[in-house]
Amino acid sequence: MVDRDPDKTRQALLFAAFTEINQNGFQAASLNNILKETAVTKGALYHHFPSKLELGYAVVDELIWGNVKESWVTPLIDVDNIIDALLSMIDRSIEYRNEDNICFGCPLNNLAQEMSPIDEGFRERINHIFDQWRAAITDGLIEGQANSIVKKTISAEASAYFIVAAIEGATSLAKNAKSVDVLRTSLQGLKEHIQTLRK
Amino acid sequence: MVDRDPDKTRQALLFAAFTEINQNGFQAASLNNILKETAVTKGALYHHFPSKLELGYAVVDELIWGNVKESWVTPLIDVDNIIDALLSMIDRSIEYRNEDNICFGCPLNNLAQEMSPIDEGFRERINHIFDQWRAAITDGLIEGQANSIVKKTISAEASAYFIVAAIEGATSLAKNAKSVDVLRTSLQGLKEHIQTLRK
DNA sequence: CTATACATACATACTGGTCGGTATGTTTAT
DNA sequence: ATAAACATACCGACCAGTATGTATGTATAG
Repeated sequence: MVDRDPDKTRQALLFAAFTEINQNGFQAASLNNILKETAVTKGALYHHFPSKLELGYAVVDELIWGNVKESWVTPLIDVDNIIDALLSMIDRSIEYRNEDNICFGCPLNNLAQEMSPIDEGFRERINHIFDQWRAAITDGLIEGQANSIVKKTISAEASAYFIVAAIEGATSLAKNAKSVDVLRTSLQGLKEHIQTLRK
Repeated sequence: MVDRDPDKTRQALLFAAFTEINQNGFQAASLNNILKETAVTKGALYHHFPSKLELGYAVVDELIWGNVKESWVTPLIDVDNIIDALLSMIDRSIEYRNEDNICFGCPLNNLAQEMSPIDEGFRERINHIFDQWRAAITDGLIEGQANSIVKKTISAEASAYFIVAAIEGATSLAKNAKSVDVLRTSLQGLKEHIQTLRK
């Protein structure tokens, strides 16, 4: 980094930190590795972020939240049929995976598992993202009930919890098994469940 | 440890390592903390285990597998009605949780998330446990189909994948939310799904 | 000129792991 | 029976390496 473009430097650090964290976890993520990857010096890093912890927080607030929003929240906003939207969202998440990236799992869940018992700052930030995600599903289901697309007998909130849980669980299993097939098979049950919510 | 009881020393190390790992993850687990906790010296530890890695493997193979077997495998062996067995197994896992232990999540899933992309030894061991667990569910469902307790139209294997995924996902969400209610709500959908497998 | 952006060298704490040595127990030879 | 030989269990100081973080300096843009 010689170009003296602070915004670019910051973004480069964030992205490298995201990758390093996603591969090794936050605690084992090495600042030196991040610096090596970006060719940024330690002084520059500590100019942009006061500590490793704050760098991690920024990764969650900016990069991870951006990813979740794009993949799991925006696709559910203002859709005609929430059931179809959920199903195609799940299909896209399967199509996105291949044998090379399946092993990294869900960045949000990875960090959640590692850091939520240790650091309250991480936990709150991650929990907020889960809340937004789940709220998007809940709202969609409620609207679907109003539009006679979704059964009125089900609890939208409970269904949203279950859907998020099943997606995260399936991603976890597939990560551990290093298998897209495991992801597909695990999510098949979820898709069938979602079909039963249809009016 | 002055009592010169090698088996007791080994078990104490394993248990302390399990706790330390469950709270901090494997990489951040400190051998010195484990030694402090058990009052075992470093020499003694390295007498029993050749490396930190092998200590971690032993925790998985012995302690974690023991827990999973007791809570999730044995309860499904030789049962009259697999559907009822699954439902009460899930209920027990909810009852076991309280506001103090909910934040630790599932030890198996914790380790899986952290270590499976980094270390193949961990991944294989953890995957083996998941396999045993899933196999117990699959076998139960197949037997249930033979005994006309479970619908013959469903795929026992796919259902087993989905059930494990949903349980792990729900435990993860609850861990992050620090809430038994989140666990209960998330698993409610799973219980309803399991009911639909009944013939 | 001054604040911002970055560079370099260093401080400090902690990590897993090693190594020489000791204490206790068990086997074996006479 | 008993001394010698050996094995197991454990001790704790110490090592090299690495971690994050800091102190101080320089270059540059406005």
